[in-house]
This record gives sequence, structure tokens and C-alpha cells, in this order.
Amino acid sequence: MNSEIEKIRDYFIEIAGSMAGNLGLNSIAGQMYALLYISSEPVSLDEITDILKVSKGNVSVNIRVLERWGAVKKVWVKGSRRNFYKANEDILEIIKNRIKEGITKRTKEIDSELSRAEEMLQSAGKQLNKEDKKITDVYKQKIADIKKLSAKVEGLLRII
Amino acid sequence: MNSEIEKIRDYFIEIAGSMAGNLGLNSIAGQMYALLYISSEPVSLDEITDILKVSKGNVSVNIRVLERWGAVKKVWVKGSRRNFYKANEDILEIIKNRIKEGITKRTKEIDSELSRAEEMLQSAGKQLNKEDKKITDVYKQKIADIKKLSAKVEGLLRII
DNA sequence: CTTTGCGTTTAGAATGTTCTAAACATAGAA
DNA sequence: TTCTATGTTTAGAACATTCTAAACGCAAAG
Repeated sequence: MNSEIEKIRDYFIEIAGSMAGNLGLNSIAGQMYALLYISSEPVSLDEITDILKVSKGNVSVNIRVLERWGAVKKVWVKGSRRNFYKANEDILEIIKNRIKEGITKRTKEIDSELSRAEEMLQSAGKQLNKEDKKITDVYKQKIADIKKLSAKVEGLLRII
Repeated sequence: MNSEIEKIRDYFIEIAGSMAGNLGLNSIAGQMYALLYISSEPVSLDEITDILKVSKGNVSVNIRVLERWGAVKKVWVKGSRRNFYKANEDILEIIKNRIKEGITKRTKEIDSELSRAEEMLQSAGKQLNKEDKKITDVYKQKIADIKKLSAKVEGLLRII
């Protein structure tokens, strides 16, 4: 491959890496995805190692992260014992899935913890004076509001 | 304040902190916001220091982060020289603003970098053989696709 | 069975983030 | 002016993440 083209490819990879870094993701994972995305042929793990100049351990770990996200897919290449990968090109879908997965997992956890807090409020409520009763009432209201918010967010996710 | 109530408050704060941590945000900022959110009265910086058991430097830095996000607001309390804060209770709005701000900033940057890559492709294209021409054509297509995606994301933001 | 090629795991180095404690700045009180 | 109360900045400690190099495991080739 012409080295001028390589420069362009590497520039593209660099953009993707810093983009990923900005979003709080691992920038090597971003670079790896970009390399697979821009390549018309499947790429092997050691080609990734070569092109990105990172250790194969690093590549090994991050390719599995990308696989778990559904961002890349292993493909079989006739006559080679190596693992080759190609990108899932539907980036929007990848992002959506990651957001959905992350948020539904968390809203569930948080809801159950908030319910626990509500129980605590309930059982504490019995032996309180007027002043403290007022505070717990505020707490109840706020916690209920957060639960509503959480339901709303889940609803939003469904329509995306 | 009754210590039973304090326990509940602190549990709520803890939930918020771990939620923030999960989302890649600073968990102290999350705890601070939660404290202000659950409190019916404005809270001063040294009360935050006391309740969360973190240094005042830490509180000073994170309160400005929260202010920048529009998540909290300084309020004046008669007869005190301290700075008091209250939470902006519209959490969904805070989240939306942060997402919008972050993404529009980035899509702009990325678009301009991609345009730069397109220029490089354009000027490289002149002196290429058939094989390399094919590669640059693929690159052009992919970069154009990403630009389309970026426009689509910005569109999505506008309707949220 | 032994060797080779390839991916995975792991220990610890390198780097990045967040936190504290202390120095500092500043406005108001005395 | 000097002292006090308050918030900010900063140097570096504590902690967390990411990376590499090397050891390891295993399947295919010889």
C-alpha cells in the first residue's frame, strides 16, 4: 500500500482514537475499530499490532471488548490460522446498544436501591417528631421523583 | 437532625455517588449534587465538607464543575458570609444540556478533521495507480458516511 | 512427540485522575 | 491596620487505569 494512503488511513485512525478518548472510552479500542472500519478486507490481530504499534496483549483484550459491544465480528479467512475481524459498520446501532445496555442495567440497580431507601423511611417514620416528619416527607417526595425520572428515561430509550 | 434520618440521607447520597461513578463522572460531584438535591434548605460549602467528609479544596473544585453544568446555583443567605448552594431539580434538563454541549462540540471538531482527511485524499488521488485508486475510493465513501452519521446525530439532539 | 504459530493471561511499569493538606488570597470585623 | 472567616490554588500523595513484555496454553504442522 502506497505510503501516502497509509498516512491518510493513520490520520483517520487518530481521529477515531481521540474521539473515543473524549467520550471516556478506551482510545485504543477506538483506533482498532477505526482500522477495521476503514479497511475493505478483514484484518488480523497481528496486522492490528503492526499498524497501531501496540502490544498484542492490548489488542487481545480490546478486540474482545469490541466483540462484546457487537462492534466487530470475527471472520474466517481461508488458508489462515489467524483470527481476522471486520467492523460492524452500523455505528449508530452500536452506540444505541451500548447506551441501552448500560442504562437499563443501572436504572434497575438504582430503582432497587431507592426502594430500599423508601423502606428505611417508612420504618423510621413511626417514631418521629413533627420537625423530623417534615424532613422525611421531603425525602419521600424526592425519591419518588427520581423513580419517576428513571421510568421516563427507560421510556425514552425504548423510542430511540 | 435525627441520626436515623441522617443514615437515610447518607444512603441516598451514596447511591448518587456510585451512579455518577458508573457513568464516568466524578463521584464526589455526584454526592454533592445529591446532598443539595435532597436538602430542602440551601447548603454551605463547609456543611458539604462536614457531611461528605472530603477536603474543602475538593468541594471548591467540584462545586464549580456543578455550577458550570447548571446543576447547582449559588444562593444568598441573609446574615451569613458563606456561599450557599441549592440544586437545580430538573435532572433531565441537566443531563440533556451536558449531552448536547459535549456532542455538538465534538461533532464540529470531528467534521473539520474529516474534511481535512478528504482534502488529503483529493490531493493524493492524482498520482495513483488503479489499485490504490480503489482504496482511496473506499476511504472517501467511509468518511462521507461518518459525516452523514454526524449530521444525523446532531439532528437527533435537536429533537430531544 | 516435538516444534511452531498464535491468542490469552499476568505482573508490574507507565500514565492519568482525584484527593488532601497546606499555603495563599481576600473581604469584612474588630 | 491587624485579625478572622471564608474560598481558591497547588504540590504531591493515593489510587485507578492502561499498557507492555514475558510466560503460558493449546492446536496444528512437521
